[in-house]
Amino acid sequence: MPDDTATPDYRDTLFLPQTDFPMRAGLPKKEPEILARWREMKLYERLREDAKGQPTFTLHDGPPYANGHLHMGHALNKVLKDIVVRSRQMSGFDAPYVPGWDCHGLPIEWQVEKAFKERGRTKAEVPSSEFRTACRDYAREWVGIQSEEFRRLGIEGDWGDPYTTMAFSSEAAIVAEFLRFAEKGQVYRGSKPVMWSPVEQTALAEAEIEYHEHTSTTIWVRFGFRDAPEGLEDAKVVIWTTTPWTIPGNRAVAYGPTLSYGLYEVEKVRDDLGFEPWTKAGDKLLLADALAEDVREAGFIEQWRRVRDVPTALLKDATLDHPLKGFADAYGFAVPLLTGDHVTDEAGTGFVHTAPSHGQEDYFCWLEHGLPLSDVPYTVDETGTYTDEAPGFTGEQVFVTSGKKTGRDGGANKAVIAALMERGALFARGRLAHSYPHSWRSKAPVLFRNTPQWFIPLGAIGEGGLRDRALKAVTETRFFPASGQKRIRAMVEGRPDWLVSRQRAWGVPITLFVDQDGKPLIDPRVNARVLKAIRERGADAWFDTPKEAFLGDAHDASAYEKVEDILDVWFDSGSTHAFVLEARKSLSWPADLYLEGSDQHRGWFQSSLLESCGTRGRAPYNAVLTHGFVLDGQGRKMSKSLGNVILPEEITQKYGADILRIWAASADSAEDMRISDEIVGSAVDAYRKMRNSLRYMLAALDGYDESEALPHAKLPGLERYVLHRLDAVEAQVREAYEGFDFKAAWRALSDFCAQDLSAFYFDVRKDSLYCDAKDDPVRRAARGTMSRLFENVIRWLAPICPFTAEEAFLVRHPEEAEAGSVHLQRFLVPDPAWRDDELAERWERIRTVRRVVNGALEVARREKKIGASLEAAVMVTVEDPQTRAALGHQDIATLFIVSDAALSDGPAPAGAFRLDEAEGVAVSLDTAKGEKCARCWRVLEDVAPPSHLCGRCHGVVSP
RNA sequence: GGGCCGGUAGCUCAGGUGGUUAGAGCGCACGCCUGAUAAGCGUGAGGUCGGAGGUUCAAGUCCUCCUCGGCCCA
Repeated sequence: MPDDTATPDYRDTLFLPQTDFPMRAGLPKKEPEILARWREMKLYERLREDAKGQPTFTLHDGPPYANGHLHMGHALNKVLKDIVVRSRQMSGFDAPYVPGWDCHGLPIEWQVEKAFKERGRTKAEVPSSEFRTACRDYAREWVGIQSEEFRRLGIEGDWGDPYTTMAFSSEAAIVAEFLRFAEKGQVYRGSKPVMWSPVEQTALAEAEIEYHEHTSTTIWVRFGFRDAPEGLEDAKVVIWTTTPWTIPGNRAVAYGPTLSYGLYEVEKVRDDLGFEPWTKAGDKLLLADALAEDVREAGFIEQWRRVRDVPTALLKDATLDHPLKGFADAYGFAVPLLTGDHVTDEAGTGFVHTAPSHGQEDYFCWLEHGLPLSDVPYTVDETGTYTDEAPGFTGEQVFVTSGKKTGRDGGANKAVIAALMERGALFARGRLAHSYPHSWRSKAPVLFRNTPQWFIPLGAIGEGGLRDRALKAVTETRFFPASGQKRIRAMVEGRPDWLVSRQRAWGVPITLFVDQDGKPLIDPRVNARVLKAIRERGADAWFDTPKEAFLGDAHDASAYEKVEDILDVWFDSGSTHAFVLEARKSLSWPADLYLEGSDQHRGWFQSSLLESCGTRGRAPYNAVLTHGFVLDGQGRKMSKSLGNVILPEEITQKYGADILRIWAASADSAEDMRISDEIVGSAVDAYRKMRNSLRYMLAALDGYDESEALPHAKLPGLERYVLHRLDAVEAQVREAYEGFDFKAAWRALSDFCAQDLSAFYFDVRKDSLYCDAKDDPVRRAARGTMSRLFENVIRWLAPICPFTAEEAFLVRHPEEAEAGSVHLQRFLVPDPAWRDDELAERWERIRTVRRVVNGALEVARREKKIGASLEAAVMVTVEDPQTRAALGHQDIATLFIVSDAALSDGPAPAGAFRLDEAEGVAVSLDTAKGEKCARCWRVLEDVAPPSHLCGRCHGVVSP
């Protein structure tokens, strides 16, 4: 039934926003499509071409280890790198990115060994070349997997040609680097007790050690005097040790020069035990007084008496007999008593059994007393089995190294204890559960073992050596955050010589020939042959080639031994600058930036620093940026046992890589970063807000052509203000990207979109965009401004959200669909005319007044006077003439999104709404007079039937 | 135990050289709109600035100690 009074529907006469850019992103599905397109269009190559001739910015990728799936730490690191690279590229640099992998080393070797074992072959049964090939295959497989996982995160780089430390060219380059040290005489063979894992048969770095509870057999041993001080001829020195197997290696006993010692005579031992204690009445024992009571209990002594003080001065120059003296017709040497500051009276007996082959402190104590290194025996071999330098025990093992009992005590302790009993030297025995070093891979206990090892000397401070050069290089490097400099300096100052040898199979060989004195042969011709072979056949060439072939005619092969050790993997990665930065034309040396987690102060930053300072005299980087670790929502470390692990894959699958990247960009990456469902949720919310802002701009720009835009001078104040804001935010974003402060960039960007645009500009200009005539100057001004806004915002967003930025860019620019990309764009330089501080100051006043109006509207709503703000008419009283003038030139009803607004200089009507923050501003409110325009919904007095249109809308609908 | 770093609203962060009632965004609550709609707008509630001392007229901001957490080492 027709009805004259019915309001016509004018929806079709409006210019409603329209876009193909969906509100819901569907990133998990969309991102792989975008990735496929980038791959197909060879985006990385295009980026290189596009930036040809630009100044370069080289971020050198620290190689992750080619083993296992990515965790959040990997993701964070690579995302940050990607944001750096993309933002530098868009700032006008040629910023290549060559990803790399660290491929050698124990963890891979261990995995491969395990795989062989599962197929029933022990490592000893596998030829070493076959074993190394298996390691190579294993690493290659993980490089492939990790590569795909990184790419899924949107990391742009030269994925078709990454670097690996195991490429033949890399292995050759690493050898060449090492030989540079050797040729300068900067490599020496030392002998040192190192942490040694008998199970893996290798020396371990501190990083490869973890501490677990271990129950050790402890013994107290009596040493008789050989050269006794006056009056102590029949006394026994008692030591305590948790490692009985080190007794054959005993060469000294240390005492604390400042401790108080006494001589104790046993009067009565316990007879209620069912066995006889080893000590007997009449025994005279020398002990630290503070520990005497503990020793008495351990020896089951019921009663004794303290005979006398024993001043430590008395012990000087005294010698003891070895407790195994005469066993296997050996151990006849003198055992000196030595002073040692490491001796305390907190545990033990106050006398420390000193086996320089088996402990750092023992070793240094020995050397500090000027005793010869040649007297330090090699009592156990690489499997922890006694050699013939432990007479009477040869063949006994310290720990079981294979089978189910791996890590348990072998026969060594038992045999030594039996021998001590036989010699009458055992005083007591016990068991002790304590924290003991274990191998991080095999979880088996390790031991200290004296071994020949290769070192790069650091030199003392002030000596002009490698340490000094490295310290100087540190001062010449910029650190982000600045505290990194202090941190690495302290480490370089305090670190020992660089131990570069490993007794393993999977790595770059130490390509040295040593003569009988352990001196390496330095002959450039030999080295050239070695390098050629490795370049052609990889590291295998060193092991497979008979030494004669390398040594040539100039040297007698029988006089040299080929070193079979390999290099510490830190030397590999410390050399990447040489075989990546120097070797690739697209990259520059030194790097502009190294960017890694803060643990790399002791890792890659330092190995690269030492390597480069040793060979090139300076750091391989100009700047170092570090980030923190990824923790759970409560700031705890992620671990399987806590069940708080979040994987990058979970986030990309559920939400998308752009969400993960917002997380990485929006938190303070200089510090540790938390992640949890809630935190990821915030990133999702932030993303939605950003996406909707983009969507609104795209929708508002439906069918837009640049010819619509008005020149800046003709723009309304609002547009000029928004462009001023755009200029200000541009400065913030640019500065933030320059200083690697991504959270500041993200914040500036997202605050701008949320506050200036969505909540203010878009809201205000909605009316004009929808309702004004298509070519109305205000509408044209708004669309032109929208275009500026979009083009800037989309570029700022691109480094952080490469997928979404690309998606939106292509919706806006269908002409680029074939071969274009937002990532081939540069950041735009704002028109200098945009900046207008005076105008901005006026608009800040206007926005303050707008807040008061909003407050008044809210009051009216609560009173049910109005619903929509267009139902209101406001009277704004402003005392301050400047503010009033600012408002006077504007269409304030539009700005406040009300139907009518009047301005007055006061006084304000009673009951007008005020805000503390806006002094002298009062707003009183009434319902707007007139009828609601059926088209623009403003309530105006010129609206009338039958059209129910206001004058403006009437003009638009029927011109 | 040592070196370095950090602890500001539920979350993520701002808070040059110490100076009025500590800010933002998001989330939350409530309301409006229904022509950005699994969107948009508005209003509001949330903080003893890890804790305790101290310096100062005045401290989130400087000093000391403690505590919790992280990285690296011992």
